[in-house]
Amino acid sequence: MPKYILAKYIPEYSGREITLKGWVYNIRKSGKIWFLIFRDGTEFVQCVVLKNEVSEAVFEMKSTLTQESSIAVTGVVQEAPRQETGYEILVKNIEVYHVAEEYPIALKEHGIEFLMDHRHLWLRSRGPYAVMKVRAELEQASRDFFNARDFTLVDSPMFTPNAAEGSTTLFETKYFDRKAYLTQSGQLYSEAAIMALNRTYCFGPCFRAEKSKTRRHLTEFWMVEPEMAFFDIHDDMDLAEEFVESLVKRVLGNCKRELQMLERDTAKLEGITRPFPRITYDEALEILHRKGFEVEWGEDFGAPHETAISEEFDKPVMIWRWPAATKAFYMKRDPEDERYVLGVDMIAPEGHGEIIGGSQREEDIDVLLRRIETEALSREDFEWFLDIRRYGSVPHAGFGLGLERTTGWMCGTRHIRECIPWPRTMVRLKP
RNA sequence: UCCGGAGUGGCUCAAUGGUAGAGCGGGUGGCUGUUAACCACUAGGUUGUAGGUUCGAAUCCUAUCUCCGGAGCCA
Repeated sequence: MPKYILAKYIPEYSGREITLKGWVYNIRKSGKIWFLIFRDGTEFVQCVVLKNEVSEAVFEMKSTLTQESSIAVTGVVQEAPRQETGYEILVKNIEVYHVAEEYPIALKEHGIEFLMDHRHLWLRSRGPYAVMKVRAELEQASRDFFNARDFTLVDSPMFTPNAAEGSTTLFETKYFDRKAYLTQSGQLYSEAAIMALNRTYCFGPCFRAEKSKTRRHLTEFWMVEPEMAFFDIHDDMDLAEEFVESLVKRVLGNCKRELQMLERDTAKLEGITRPFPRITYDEALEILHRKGFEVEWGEDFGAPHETAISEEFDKPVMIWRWPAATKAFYMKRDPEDERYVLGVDMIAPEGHGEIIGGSQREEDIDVLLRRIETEALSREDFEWFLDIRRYGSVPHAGFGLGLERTTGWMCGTRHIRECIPWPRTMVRLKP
């Protein structure tokens, strides 16, 4: 018998005496019986304290233990069908590490500002706990997916010398006697890396200094970005679809308990199987016009448009073949019609927005040079990027998946600030 | 940056021009199967800030700060 066990394993010790180490989540007192809801970061377990089963000192802890006090509980694991886990602990002894001061977060409703100010404590609550577990599962599932398909992890730098896409606002920082910017994407570096390693992915934080105040935006977020040599836009979409399907499967398989805690309707996730609908921008525009939106050809879609399109499907929908003006300079033009680029966005169901943006990349140096010129980007900054097209250029493609948006979709979270441990937004830099 | 909304005990809210209340949390007591347990008692607020109108302002006006929701941009 180990010195102590993690709470998630108590079913394996049914009928035996074990010790748990963790924190008091809640206490419900009665006269000669009291209930201690225990948590240790692996599960929440009810512990029952009966007057005639423990010493008087332990029984009297009902009036000295406070919410979030740290303890070691020794007791017998017994079946309890009314518990979510099916088990509870009949307490024999409690040892106290620390009696917590009055805890700010009650087991009642709080406002989001208060909770985010106390994020360092809020993480202990059931909801954030479950979301963090799902997020971690998605990260691991992503790595497993690409590692199993001959991708090499090649992480990209956070400091960059220039504005990669020119359009979005970057955080500027001092870099000794120069300026540097925080990366908004690892893609350009991945394009170089695949010429060395064929298929790569990077997985790290990205930074956008845009003054976005919506439930879908953070200034610091995580993105997993695969990049593949010899892939065209269709191969790219095939992979994106297989990837997202695998993520849903992993979360459904490994995060049942977390989804239960979050009261997520898993039926909506169970239907997420290949193939996903693929429509072109023009087809999406028809849907919008049919639904009464006034969008001109060539305009990008806003959040209400995305939601309206996603409502037509019960799976993620891929919208591809976009008007060139709406997309970044590096996307490949459609050879059949120069007005379009071979880019794709994947929109998650239930209003969770765009979770993937990808494209086939422009491999022709002359076309790329023209676009750099048209968009008034600095050619000097992109010389290394152009080298990729000078030495054995090949068709290639890739995409980026936003981790927080995907986590939000899996968990049914309204706002993605709950899907990252320490959210950074326009108005929040603490804790 | 623009549009809309809100700031009242530790927290969540009520009080719409006339003596600032409730629930939760805290404290005290009660209860042997509770499920954000329950019951009783109790402490706790110069109503975001600065001006103004009024006999009288949480309430009306002006300014300002902060946050929330949405837009643009995007993952």
